[in-house]
Amino acid sequence: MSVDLERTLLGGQCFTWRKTGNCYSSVIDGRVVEVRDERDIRKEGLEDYFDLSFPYGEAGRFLSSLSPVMAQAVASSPGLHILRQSQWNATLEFITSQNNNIKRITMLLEKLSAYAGSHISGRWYALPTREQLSPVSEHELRDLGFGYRAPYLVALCNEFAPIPKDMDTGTARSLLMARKGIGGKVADCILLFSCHRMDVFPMDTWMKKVMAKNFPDHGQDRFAPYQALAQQYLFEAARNGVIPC
DNA sequence: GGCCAGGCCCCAG
DNA sequence: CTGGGGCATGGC
Repeated sequence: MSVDLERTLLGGQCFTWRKTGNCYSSVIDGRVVEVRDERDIRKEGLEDYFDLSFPYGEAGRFLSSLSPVMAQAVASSPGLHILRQSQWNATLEFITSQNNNIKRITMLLEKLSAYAGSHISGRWYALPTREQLSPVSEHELRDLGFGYRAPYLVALCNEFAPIPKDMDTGTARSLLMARKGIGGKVADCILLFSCHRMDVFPMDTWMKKVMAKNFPDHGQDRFAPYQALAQQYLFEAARNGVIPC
């Protein structure tokens, strides 16, 4: 099964991709990349970023066997992958995401990139690095439209420390949540989209409704060891009206 | 014009 | 530990 670029890149995992015709573009590691299909992924050297080696087929079959609703969700997004972003970028993105919608998250990060990030080419700017964001004040961030998230980003510049690869998920989650503006949901998104932790279950407003409606008697543990993947399939299916919520 | 958005902080019980 | 109000802003 080939990668579903639309759902993987524009479904709320990452907020820096843009679509022009059938071409998806973003800035990754300081350069503009353009992707139309899996051949482009390989040509750009993005096999790891797009997580091409993970056994999505096998995991999907396992999840589908657990319940009809889950089977429906999996079947509706067969090419959905989990991106492997940098921890810094994911943290920046998901602090911005709180109580916010995908369109506005995208717009805010674009403004921040143009304001403090490196200019790459044309209209393309990279998200600011920690060093580039550090001198930006809370006031400037509020002017850009970040609202009450502004002080969280200021604090992040002082507190950021990458999660070690071998740290267990529970410890890592607590570490993340010790930072200002990072609660359980944002921590889970960071752990999933930059550390590829399959044992998290980001619970946003959509997922609360999905679980109450479809799995009132079950917790996320039912989906182990692929809780995070289950969550992604359900999230996509709910937003696309494939399953009730 | 009110509700909602990939929520979190803080405080009261 | 749990519940609920407040918080910035713009899309719909």
